[in-house]
Amino acid sequence: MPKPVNTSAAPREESPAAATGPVDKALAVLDALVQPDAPHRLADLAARTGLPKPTVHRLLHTLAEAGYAVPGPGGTYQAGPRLLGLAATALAASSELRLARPVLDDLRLRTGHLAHFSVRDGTVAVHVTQSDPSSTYRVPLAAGGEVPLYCSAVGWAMLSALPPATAAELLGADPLPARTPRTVRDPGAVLAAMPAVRERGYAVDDEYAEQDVRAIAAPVLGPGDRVAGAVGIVGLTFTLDEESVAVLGPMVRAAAGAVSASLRGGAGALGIVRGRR
Amino acid sequence: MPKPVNTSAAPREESPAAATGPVDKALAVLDALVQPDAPHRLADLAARTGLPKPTVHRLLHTLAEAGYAVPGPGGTYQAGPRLLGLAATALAASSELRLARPVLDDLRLRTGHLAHFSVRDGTVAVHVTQSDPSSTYRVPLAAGGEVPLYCSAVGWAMLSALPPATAAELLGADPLPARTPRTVRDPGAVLAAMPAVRERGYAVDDEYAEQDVRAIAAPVLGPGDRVAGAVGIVGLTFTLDEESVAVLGPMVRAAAGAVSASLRGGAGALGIVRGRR
DNA sequence: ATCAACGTTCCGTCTCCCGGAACGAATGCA
DNA sequence: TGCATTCGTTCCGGGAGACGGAACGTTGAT
Repeated sequence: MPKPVNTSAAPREESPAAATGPVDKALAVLDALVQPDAPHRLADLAARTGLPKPTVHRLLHTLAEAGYAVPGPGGTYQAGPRLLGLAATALAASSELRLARPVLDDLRLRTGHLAHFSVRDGTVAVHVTQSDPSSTYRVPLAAGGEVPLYCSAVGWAMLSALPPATAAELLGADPLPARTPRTVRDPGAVLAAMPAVRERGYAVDDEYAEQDVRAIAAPVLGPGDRVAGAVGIVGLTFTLDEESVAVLGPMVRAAAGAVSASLRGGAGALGIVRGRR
Repeated sequence: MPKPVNTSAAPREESPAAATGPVDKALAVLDALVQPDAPHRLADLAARTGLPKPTVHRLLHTLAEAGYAVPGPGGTYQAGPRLLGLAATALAASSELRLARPVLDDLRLRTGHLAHFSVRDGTVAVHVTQSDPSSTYRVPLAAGGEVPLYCSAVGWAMLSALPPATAAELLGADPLPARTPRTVRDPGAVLAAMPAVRERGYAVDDEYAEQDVRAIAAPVLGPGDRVAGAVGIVGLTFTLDEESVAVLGPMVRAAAGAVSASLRGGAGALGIVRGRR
């Protein structure tokens, strides 16, 4: 039996920074609403967000009135049509994603591995879109999932493209939690590996985050060398083996370079556009 | 003095129901943030949402602190990583979408036309996901886009599956705006067409919404005959011509039926699940 | 029959949301 | 180069409405 490792991310405990204003609380509820185990019950949403039950109830009412939540039978709630529309618009409108999509498909076809694009959110990488291979082996990576920067290929790729001071700040000074025996736990060691990553142009995650999973990633740079995200491929170690890394690495680097070039050339996100509108 | 009409061409007055609470306003800002013309300037967001400038500024600050917005150079803003993550999670978690995706791909391959899935949001249909053909002809349908129910195939499909009283309420009593010379403007006429749609199992939009565009759609029903959305194909009239409708219609109907069946059988969205997490 | 847990409503307190006015900076025009 | 807009941003006093503990009716399990 192939173990269905679907650990998209940690159970995602409620935000360490407690939501203070009504907007933050509403965002927390929205975040809980889109979790995969719909439909959601009020008590579960309250527990997940860490908010009092009446507060969640009132927020859900507001969200439902606006079409962002939909009440189901038995007092349950799930994502509403406006939320789905918002999501679809957001993913369709992002220039990074629009440009990355065809590149990911091409990369997936040429490598045979799952290709994905991730962006940085604080100290974690969020997987925003991906191109799934029709493989029989399930790779533990889901859209919307999160992985810490310090133990992922996309994380290392983005860290390598950031100013060293910023990277050091994101890594912190304390030893990092071990996810597998191979996890690099010393922030200094991660930083020390960055020059090599920069020189090669791609980063390799050798079972840092999960057993039997290897990944390769390269940074995507927008206008002004802003780090827009990272392109990567993920595979099980016996499929994505050590010898193939030397072949696949440059392909990933080239894919990320293609997205970067489109980002700069095509639609400059920088405020240099002079023309009207 | 030459009147400097440099404001956006379409005045496009905003929310019919003015945003009252802070949550509604924040949602309006989010909605404006994901529009395709990023990066957005504060004044544009204020104009689009109809909110005062300082209010938008404060909300953007809150959203930025939470990672849902990102300030760019020159005081611009765009969708932040949390928002992209939320969007990716929402689309990946929705059972309708997860089930519809492969069906849409299959439908697209077999018909050669753009296949899409839409849900109802009040009196409009929102296109949530789609499977694009590699056609040279651009069909005017974008993810996140909206079309009124009364003049679209997906709209008619969903109306046909709703209780007639509900459908009548959604259509209203007044004559509907004409989008093309062929638009059916009489709510009564639309209602009168529903029985035929129900019998055939699919609806046809014959240039009701846009010149030279034809569409076919069928309703998707969830547990308890709840209208979950509609599956449809869209094409230019000279590609998706009248003769092919009789052939393509049943294919669309079958595709929608497949999604409906999966929705009921696979993951019951009904609150019958008893098991503890 | 008993009990626990859930969704929902109520309401007094007081937080913090609100947006007009004002200011410095950047840009377009003459 | 100088002027006129328009932008993003900050300030602040008034008051709208968010807040959540307590309570209630109901449901499902024991």
